[in-house]
Amino acid sequence: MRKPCCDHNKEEMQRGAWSKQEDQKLIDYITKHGEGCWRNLPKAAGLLRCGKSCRLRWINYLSPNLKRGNFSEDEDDLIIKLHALLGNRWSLIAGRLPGRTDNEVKNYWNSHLRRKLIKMGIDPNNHRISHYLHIKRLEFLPKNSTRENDGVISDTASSCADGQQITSSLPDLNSLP
DNA sequence: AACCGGTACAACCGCTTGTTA
DNA sequence: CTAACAAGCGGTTGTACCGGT
Repeated sequence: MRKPCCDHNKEEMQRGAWSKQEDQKLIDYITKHGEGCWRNLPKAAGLLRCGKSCRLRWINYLSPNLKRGNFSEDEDDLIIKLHALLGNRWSLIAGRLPGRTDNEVKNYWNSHLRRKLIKMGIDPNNHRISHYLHIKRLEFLPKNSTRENDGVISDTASSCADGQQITSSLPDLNSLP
């Protein structure tokens, strides 16, 4: 059995929301010494947090490289495409979105994009047209129309919502921005 | 005004992976 | 080779906030 990464039994270990003072201590320390050795960082920075917690706070909230604010339509599209290709590999997806973190992308997916796809009749888990809509579309579309291969959505999801431009091939990952 | 359900997001937890001795 | 460790990742939870009743 492995040791826990940090000693949560220590009653002085701080948990929950970060205070402004804690944030400042973390920023000051990393500005001075840079990232790395998260395990020792809390002690060195004078924080009563575990290293994991410090890392998460820095990466997801305090890092100066973060682009805060709403996701653009382009980012929405890109996330949907990348999710179709990579699945729940949030860090990989976030790696292709400058200024966005895995946690941010994951939260955005779960609270916005999943719903958006469901509304459009697309199963967010496999990017296929939901059963009911799938049947409806098969009834509706001409037999020889170029459309989905096994229902997998590959191109921009918005176009799929209109029942148009459903293509059979997945986008080339290398061609993405 | 009070309650309730839904949403958004920060943070935690447990597991996996990569590295080193 | 393998055990131990640090870091990273993804799932999940907790909670503040908001709009509707």
